[in-house]
Amino acid sequence: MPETFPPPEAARPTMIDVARRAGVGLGTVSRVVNGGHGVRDETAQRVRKAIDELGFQRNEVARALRPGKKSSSLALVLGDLTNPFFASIAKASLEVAGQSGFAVVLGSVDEDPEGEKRAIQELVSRQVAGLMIVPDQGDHSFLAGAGVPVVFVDRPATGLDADIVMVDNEGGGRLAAAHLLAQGHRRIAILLAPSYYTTGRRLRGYRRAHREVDATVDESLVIQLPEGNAEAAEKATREVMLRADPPTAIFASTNFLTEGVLRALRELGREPAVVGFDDFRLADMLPTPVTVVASDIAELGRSAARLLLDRASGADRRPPQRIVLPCALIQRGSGERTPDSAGNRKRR
Amino acid sequence: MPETFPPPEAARPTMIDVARRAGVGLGTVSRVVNGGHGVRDETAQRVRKAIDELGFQRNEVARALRPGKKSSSLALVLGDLTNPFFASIAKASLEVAGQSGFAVVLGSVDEDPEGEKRAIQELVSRQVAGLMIVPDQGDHSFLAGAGVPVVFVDRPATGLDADIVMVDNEGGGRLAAAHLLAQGHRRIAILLAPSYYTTGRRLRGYRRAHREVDATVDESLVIQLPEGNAEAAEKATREVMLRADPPTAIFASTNFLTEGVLRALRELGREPAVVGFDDFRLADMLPTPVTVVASDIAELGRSAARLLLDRASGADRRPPQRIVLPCALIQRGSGERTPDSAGNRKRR
DNA sequence: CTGTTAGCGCCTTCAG
DNA sequence: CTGAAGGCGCTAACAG
Repeated sequence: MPETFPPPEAARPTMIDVARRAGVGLGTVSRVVNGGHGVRDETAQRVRKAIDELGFQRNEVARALRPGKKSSSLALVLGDLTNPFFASIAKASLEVAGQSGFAVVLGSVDEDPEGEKRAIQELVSRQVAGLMIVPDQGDHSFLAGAGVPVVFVDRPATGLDADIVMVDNEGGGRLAAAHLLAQGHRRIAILLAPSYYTTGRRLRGYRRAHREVDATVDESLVIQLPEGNAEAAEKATREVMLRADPPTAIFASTNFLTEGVLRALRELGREPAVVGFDDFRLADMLPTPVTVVASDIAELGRSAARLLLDRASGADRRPPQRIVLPCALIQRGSGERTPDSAGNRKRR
Repeated sequence: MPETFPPPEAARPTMIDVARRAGVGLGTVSRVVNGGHGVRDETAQRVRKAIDELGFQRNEVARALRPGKKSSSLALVLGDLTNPFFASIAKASLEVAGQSGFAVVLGSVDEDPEGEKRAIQELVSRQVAGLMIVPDQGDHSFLAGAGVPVVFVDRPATGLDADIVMVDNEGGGRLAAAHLLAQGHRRIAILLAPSYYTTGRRLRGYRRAHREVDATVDESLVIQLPEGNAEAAEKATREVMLRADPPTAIFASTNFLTEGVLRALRELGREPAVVGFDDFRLADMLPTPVTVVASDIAELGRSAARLLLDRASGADRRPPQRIVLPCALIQRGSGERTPDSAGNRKRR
């Protein structure tokens, strides 16, 4: 067993080493490494041989030092990777970036509001070629002079007119509510995570659906949660279902909220109709499979990455784009319950 | 609306700009930026003022160019971020790295075996300070001379003696099987994802548990899946349950496999006991809550990041470490079914 | 076609 | 305590 670990840093060979070994100039090596145009075949051969023998790998950092020549990495700033929604975005954008030889740097974003700004600036200081940001609330105008293309994902940011890729929140909200209204529901609770942009649009869709069938919204059923997690939704659901006049249906405007709603309902032994926003794994395996309004989250990530890549390369010089992905209703059962079936079947 | 977008790259100010503006030398600015030791207070003040006014941010790329002075980013190489298991690792390591001012670069790893090597080398060429790798099968000896510390996560790699953080797979496998054996089960099927290291250890634990109670393993119940996804598990479950002598219990050695098993069982209307490896969201919300052997996945990621950070800084020079996290059984119902209750209750 | 040279932005001596 | 100078590995512009 070695006395010390790890072994002394094996100095990585540089282009100069390669040049010396191949008996050529530095520039020639550079040319070979970058496609090898304008180099005689025989020479290129020799250089490649030296590269192999030395195990040379181009130093991307030095390469990116040159101004304008941005590094070949994109940054992705998002909240909780543990949320499948964010994980899908990350995976999809990673794939697209990887295909173009770009790496993706993840900024660690805790919950604090300042954290995001700090993370973004750290990333910018790493000279990333572009930023994909799932913005938290807060102003993002500080990015205006950063000299780096930015694409917002899932929700726009204030203070900066940049590309944005998102889903049709209002349409989705309308879809969910309209579906419930069509089953005859007139008391539909909607649970909203706090102050997310998306939340407002989904609510707007919910209201529109009501208007479209001349139903009035009971404002006491529009529930603004203090937090966007399952626990908050669970608590709120318990409260609203125990009111004298409980809703006959619940629209949970977020995947985590849906989970909380289901927990509360199981505990209470109640079965109002439920529609969630965003699909989730095992939704179809629950005792009553869950009806959701879903969109192609992966496509969200892919579009964002593609757009950013085009911006970074300068291929795309159009004014800020706004890509909106459609939502679709997936009927599984929980959303098809009628008002009268929503009774109080206690389980135990 | 602007004619062209984005606006011409606002050139980011450099230290030289700051120096000029503050009327000091380059070195002084550098000193202020890096802690400001050995600079008169008044001068430092002036420099800081210039930094603010110009919105200067240190260029991390240039900083990392200096040899030895590794970049302040770690690389994380893993498979499918969509798998909550990997997502947890990513999130946790991200947090730890972030606390030390390190960013995390994700290498895009498709399924192909060569892809991982390519991704790793890309990352190395970006001069990351260290690598966290959840290795696929395949040899990793090419990393030996990379001159970068490596920590493997969840499973060791062949061809390289490096730090490894993993869970007690054998113990977990034993725990699961022992639990089922204790309920009186003697025909326990085990579903294994193909050729993962972890898989072999879990099987070993399963066998050990059998030995410990003098039970024999019916080798026809040791099922090697062609792929590690839910579909493969679903198919295999269907087949094994339709045999003349089906198992009375199933041990699914992976979270995705568990899902497939449950799908098949629901479809068949059968209810053998089921124990899964790795906990998963909503496991407690399924018709029969799912018993699992679980470990602290986030801690896996945290430990890996901490260890790597210490290696990168040179603070830790011990020989390669092997950190093993314990597994615990979480009883929820599916694993507590007895052999006789495992009948064929058809649902429809 | 190929070798040489001048920086990129920063850190680190080394003088002053 | 502060300014000036050299060099990290690479690319690009310029000679040969």
